[in-house]
Amino acid sequence: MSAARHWLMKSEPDVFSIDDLALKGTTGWDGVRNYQARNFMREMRVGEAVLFYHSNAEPSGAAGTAVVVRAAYADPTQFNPNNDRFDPRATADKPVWFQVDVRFVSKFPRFISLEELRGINELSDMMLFRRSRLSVQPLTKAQWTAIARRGRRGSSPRD
DNA sequence: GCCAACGTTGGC
DNA sequence: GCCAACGTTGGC
Repeated sequence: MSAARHWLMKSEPDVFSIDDLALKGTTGWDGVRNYQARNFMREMRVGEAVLFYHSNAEPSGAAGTAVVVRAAYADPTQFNPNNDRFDPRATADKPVWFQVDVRFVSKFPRFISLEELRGINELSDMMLFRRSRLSVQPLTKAQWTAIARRGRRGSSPRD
């Protein structure tokens, strides 16, 4: 069995924010229609940690944390012709798109903007900066720790 | 299999 | 709202 991984998942706060997740508790991460993001979701295991990132926002940045509570299963929106994420190629036997369920864990007392994330040494290799359009991506444990520490406590590099 | 056209994401 | 980046589609 492999070690737990850490993940970053983007959501547009105008559509679904960390506050929405806090209210809802658990949500299905449906609607992903990018193969690389899908493949990362299929690698997720229950209990793995998620950094909830606000994209397309003012400002964009890290807003809180969540946890995977259900591993990948077929995204039902792909089967619904009335849904704008409908995919005519998908069948119940052979779904094309998958989702996981995540549960709210925390909202950061201090939001960490993308600008600030860019300035953090431990994050220099973060995929977010190179693959800006990928909405689901892995974080290293060191990256996770560097972000979560600041979100919880402030901007000091000391603990 | 190449690649131009097109559509979407997301920072600004 | 603009537009660069980049993933997808489809003609050939």
